[in-house]
Amino acid sequence: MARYWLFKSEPDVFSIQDLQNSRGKRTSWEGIRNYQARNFLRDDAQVGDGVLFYHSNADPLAIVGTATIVKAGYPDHFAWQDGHKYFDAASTPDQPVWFMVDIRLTQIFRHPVTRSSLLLEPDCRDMLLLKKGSRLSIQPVTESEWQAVHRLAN
DNA sequence: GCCAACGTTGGC
DNA sequence: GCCAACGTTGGC
Repeated sequence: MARYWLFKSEPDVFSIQDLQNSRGKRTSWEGIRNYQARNFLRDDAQVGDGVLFYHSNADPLAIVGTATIVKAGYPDHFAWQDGHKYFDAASTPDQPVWFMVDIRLTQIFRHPVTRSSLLLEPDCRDMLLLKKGSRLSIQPVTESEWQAVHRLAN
């Protein structure tokens, strides 16, 4: 049973266009350094799960497309590369603290689903994304939210 | 650029 | 275990 997720990314750092330009339209999703998000990646994300790709700190703020999990949670090896921006001495190959997944682009929406349109969509009113102060960068999404976003994108 | 909300750290 | 201080996120 596939699940659905929402991944946030600042387009100045990594945009959905960057994903499209990646080899195989595929990338690893490293650098998640929040325990709740880590748990989702480590324990719950499975190959085949759908991902809503959200541009945060952007103009416009929007879900700009979708991706698919193509590799389930595995240790974030960037955490044990000394000097790397994602280095964390607490994480080791024997006892990894942080995890990542791989995703592949599914589609770039012709009509991005803006935050303001999500705020008007009844089926999306419970989305964590829309809660004030919500900073979780990996969020579970319900099937009805997933479908509502696709309706809005068409 | 501002600042509220949040998660983490560390002194006690 | 508490909580103030701090750094970061992210909408506005």
